[in-house]
Amino acid sequence: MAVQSTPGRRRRSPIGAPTIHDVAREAGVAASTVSRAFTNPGRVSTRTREHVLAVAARLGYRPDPLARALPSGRTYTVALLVPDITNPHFFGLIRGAERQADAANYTLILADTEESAAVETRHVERLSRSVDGFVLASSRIPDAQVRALSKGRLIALANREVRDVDSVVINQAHGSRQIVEHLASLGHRSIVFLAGPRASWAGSRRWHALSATAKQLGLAAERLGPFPPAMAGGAAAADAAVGRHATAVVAHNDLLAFGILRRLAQRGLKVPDDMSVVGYDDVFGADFCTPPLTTLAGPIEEVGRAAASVIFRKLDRPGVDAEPRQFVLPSHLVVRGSTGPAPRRF
Amino acid sequence: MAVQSTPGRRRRSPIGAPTIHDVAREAGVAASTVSRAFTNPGRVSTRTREHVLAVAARLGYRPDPLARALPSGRTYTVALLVPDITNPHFFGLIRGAERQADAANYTLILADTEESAAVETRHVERLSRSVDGFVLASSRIPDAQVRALSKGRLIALANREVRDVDSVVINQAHGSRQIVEHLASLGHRSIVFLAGPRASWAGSRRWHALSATAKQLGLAAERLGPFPPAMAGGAAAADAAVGRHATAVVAHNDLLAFGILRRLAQRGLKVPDDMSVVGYDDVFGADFCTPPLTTLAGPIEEVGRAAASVIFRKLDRPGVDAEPRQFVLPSHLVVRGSTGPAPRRF
DNA sequence: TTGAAAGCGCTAACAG
DNA sequence: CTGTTAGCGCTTTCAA
Repeated sequence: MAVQSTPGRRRRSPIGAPTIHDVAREAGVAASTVSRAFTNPGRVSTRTREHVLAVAARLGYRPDPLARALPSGRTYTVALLVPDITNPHFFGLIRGAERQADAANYTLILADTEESAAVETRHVERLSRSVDGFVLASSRIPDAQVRALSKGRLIALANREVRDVDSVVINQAHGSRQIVEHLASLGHRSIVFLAGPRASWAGSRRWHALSATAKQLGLAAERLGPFPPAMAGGAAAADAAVGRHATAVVAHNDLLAFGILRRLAQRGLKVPDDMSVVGYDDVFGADFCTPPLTTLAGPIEEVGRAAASVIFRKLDRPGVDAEPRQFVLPSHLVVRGSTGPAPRRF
Repeated sequence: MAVQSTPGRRRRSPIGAPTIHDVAREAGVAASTVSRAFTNPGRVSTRTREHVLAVAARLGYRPDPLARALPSGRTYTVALLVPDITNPHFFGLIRGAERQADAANYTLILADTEESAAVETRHVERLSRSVDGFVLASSRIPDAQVRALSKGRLIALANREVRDVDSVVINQAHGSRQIVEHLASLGHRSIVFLAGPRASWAGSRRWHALSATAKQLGLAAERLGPFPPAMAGGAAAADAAVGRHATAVVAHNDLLAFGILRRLAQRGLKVPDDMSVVGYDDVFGADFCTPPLTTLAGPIEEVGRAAASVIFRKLDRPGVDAEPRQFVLPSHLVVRGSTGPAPRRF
């Protein structure tokens, strides 16, 4: 009669952890009561609940998240996908998401998509059953496909905007405008944008705002690339810029800018005397490279935190805030030593 | 009679994904046969298997990892715990573990332990039921407790050795010896070690080897600290070193070294003319800070990969390789601009 | 080789 | 307020 947990079958997990049935038997109540004591404390008498909890504590019972997830479909896990784990730009984002997850009692799964939309999609599909939602950082997946994936899935975008999908981004337009104004005020008459991946939403936003502002201020603007958004891409990018006799270059991101600085130094060109260099992201290292990098900074940890929050909020009170929201966080230009007056060349 | 998947209960996951029963009904076989077709192909006739697989593909059936995990206890997930996600030292390690997990078809969970043994332990306990094993990177948990945790759990250590527990480390002793020899050959008569967290195994190994080699070579060696192993710790560390009239300092890690370089520059001291500085890890930035940092490099991505592999191997063929193994990977000194001849001070 | 049935640990109607 | 009873989707004996 007693709901004995029949052996004859291996127990899961570290050496026979006690189950809800063990607690029930020991406490002299039904298993469902134990369950309720944990998940629905209001629906159990105070006495019983305390008794059950005490017994559970004595036995060292801990609910199995897997078993809990099976009937409900809720895993209390979210996945964070980033294009390149080793790009310091994502460190802050990862940490922000991680902290938020921790605070909300969720577990974070991290995956590297290697700058590939296909890998990213594969991960989303593979993980769909195991997580409650996704944060896609700097997703490389085309708009329509992102929208498709977000049907029937909880997806929040970081560093990317797609209609009808929740997102958190740093204001690229405003920041890019600041960059051009800064360069213009230093007397530069033209800028060269050294582009990153074609699929980068931030990249195309940057170029868009850069060229628009340049036109407005009467500067010439040219885009070269694409270049890999990593230090290794810097050599080709720098050489291309030198070939165009650029006096000021704006790199897709700081990593590329670092590579550019290195290449220019190798070629004996002085920054900023011969050429000014600007980056995006203000990553680790931007303040101690040579010369320190002028770059567009933004609250990247906040981006991670906010994007994760969107997911948790929707999960924890469904219905409320159903409308997709697009958050735009402010950016600001950090002027350091890599930009200076335009050389009098002509 | 047909094993209809009764509604009246919400289906889990994105809009009613097909289950094993749907496939079974459609294929005219039992659910168990479908299961076998996927997990035990040898125990089903080729004909049936192919038929089942075809039907499954047509229906878009994908096994639910959660449901699969419940009976078996195998989640195909491992957790990686690091003390500080934003320390670039761990980037390579994370990537290595991630890649290995991906290749072995495991999912990686990442958690930040904030340099705290308590947080680390909490994470291990909280995640125990949801993962098949753990990689603890630079664990701050005391030896005895690590051994205790590893009972009944699969744990591999990275950057840390504990008796009876699998581990992968970079050779600290050899590397530290190289550092002292390098410094001695430059004419330094004494070294100051600027220590990191007391709980850091690598840190104590470093100091141990450093001081031993110093004694051997007739150099004085002194240890100051602890300092936080981040750039922010550098100011105090640098000041302490200056107070001791050090000509050569060895920092707990590169992050601390970066902070020291910055502080020394602020104080108007020249590196390496007034003081030589050495770091550990060869992290991102070490080659482009000012001056570029002399540091002990190691195959950190390999550490992550190997530590993860230990787990996967034990999981995938239990019994084999049951004995704990300690891997020691080679390190090598990268000499850059931050070390130079000892100043003739006295 | 295949099917039926039991059950992993937990939650959630449904009675009482 | 609490116990009984079905499952969640899958795996795995046990028979046939």
